[in-house]
Amino acid sequence: MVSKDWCLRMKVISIKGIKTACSDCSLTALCLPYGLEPDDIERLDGLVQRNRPLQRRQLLYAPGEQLVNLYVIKTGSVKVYTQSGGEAERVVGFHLPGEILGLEAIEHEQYGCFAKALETTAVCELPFHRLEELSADISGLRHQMLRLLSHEINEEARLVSLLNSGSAEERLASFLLSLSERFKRRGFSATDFFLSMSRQEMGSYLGLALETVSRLFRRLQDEGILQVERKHIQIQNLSRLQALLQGRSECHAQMASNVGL
Amino acid sequence: MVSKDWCLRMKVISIKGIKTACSDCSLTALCLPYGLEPDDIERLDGLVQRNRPLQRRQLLYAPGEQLVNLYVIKTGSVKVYTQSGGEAERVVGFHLPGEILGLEAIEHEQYGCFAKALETTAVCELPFHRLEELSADISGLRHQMLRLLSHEINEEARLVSLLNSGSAEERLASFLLSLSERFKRRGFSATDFFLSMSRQEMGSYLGLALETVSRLFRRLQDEGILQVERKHIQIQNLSRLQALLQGRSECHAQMASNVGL
DNA sequence: CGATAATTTGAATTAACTCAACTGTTGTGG
DNA sequence: CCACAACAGTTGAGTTAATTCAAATTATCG
Repeated sequence: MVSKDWCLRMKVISIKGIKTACSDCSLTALCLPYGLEPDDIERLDGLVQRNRPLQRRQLLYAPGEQLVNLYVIKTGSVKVYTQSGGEAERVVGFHLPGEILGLEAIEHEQYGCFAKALETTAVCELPFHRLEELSADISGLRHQMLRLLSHEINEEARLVSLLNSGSAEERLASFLLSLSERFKRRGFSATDFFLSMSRQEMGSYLGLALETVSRLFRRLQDEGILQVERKHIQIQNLSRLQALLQGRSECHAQMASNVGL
Repeated sequence: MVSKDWCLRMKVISIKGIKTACSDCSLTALCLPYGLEPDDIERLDGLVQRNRPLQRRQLLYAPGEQLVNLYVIKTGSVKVYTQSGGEAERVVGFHLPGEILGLEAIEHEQYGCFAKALETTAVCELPFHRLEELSADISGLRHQMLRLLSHEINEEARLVSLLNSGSAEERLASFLLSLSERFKRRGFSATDFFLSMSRQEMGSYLGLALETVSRLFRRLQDEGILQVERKHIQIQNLSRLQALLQGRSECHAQMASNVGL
């Protein structure tokens, strides 16, 4: 089946990528080393740990644990979520290769969410305190760290704006376009990709019932905008998908105009 | 009327507070100087600009403007919002004394939202680039900047979680409790305060129609939880208000247990 | 292969919205 | 300083988008 091909592809990439130094990593331009001098990248590289990949459903961290590392995803994907007292989990974000995890833990020096691998996932571990020490010497690193945190703030502000005034359709369209953009920047297809999360998880992230997500996929397919086969998504009409967002698009345009991050 | 008393009170505070140095400022523990050595606070103080207060409805910054300053509110309050192409504005946040504004601008070196004074408001201006320079020397300042950005991320994550799975009632309760907490930490009453924003603005922030906000105030008053008179709110039964949040409370508990920020 | 989990689809329900009318408040200019 | 216009808030009635509950279908995993 199609999803087997996909898993296979992922595995190949991750094996290839695990031990790559920052200087050789294809994600450098999206990641912490962005804008640093080669010498400084070398120093940064010196503190990066690269362990064996996480298996699907393995936790990267959990709430209450002491902040030790920030993590950058090399391959695979991770969901970040909260869960309190037997309640259903609430997904706060999905992270793709090149994206950094754990920034929310800086405030209280402990993680505030669960981070769980959605598939086999390789990460770089960045010991936070050593990173802070290193940033004393490297102004570019200081700046990039602030930029990354600021980026996270902007991403969440965009989500807030979407959640508090977007219809279900707008929310799903925005989500798919966000994924599309992010895949594209990482050199994958912007119009043909696999979702690593369930309908349930998408719904939780977008504030929708899983049934609503399912119905929306069906509707967008019937309208000829998407081709959906389970987790395999093909965007057949990108501009019509973008049109569903209407006045919200300026935000995307602004982001797209910036290469960094 | 009551609201005139309020305006008067605000004015007195702001006149008193405008020229206070960081070292003498009652907000120090909530603000950027938190955790810094007296000498370092002095150096930080040296780059802070304190101009005449903003009048109600005056803009602090607008989208597209070059990032120059971060701002800390001394007195008054500010709403941060986006607005695209004739559409209704979308409120992204409200800021009270001691809170920092403009962090979202770091990513692209330009502001991404409007920031507008909801009442007469005094702010400290922190030239961002000089702040970055200063942070090269002061490790505590570097750390505190990261903490502040991380705090913002956590606040927004909390809002996201609220918006995508909370009822209208939970949203309003959470909003009022958040205000209550913040007022309390600043030495104001936790149970008797004035809202500086309209029902419309609250609704926009919480993803609710203004009529819904109005009806909820009425309902919470009828239930004996609140006393509402226009913008004057008195919380008559704090624990019942908290109970409306149910499983969401652990988040508040965690925050309350931390003194800093 | 059988069991468990994920997804799809339908039908009924509902929380919140929109539209509309009315009231109270605030600010402004004559 | 008052009158009036513009604005902010309240309340009611009808509508609707998305939910919940239920059932059938299709994957996935041991």
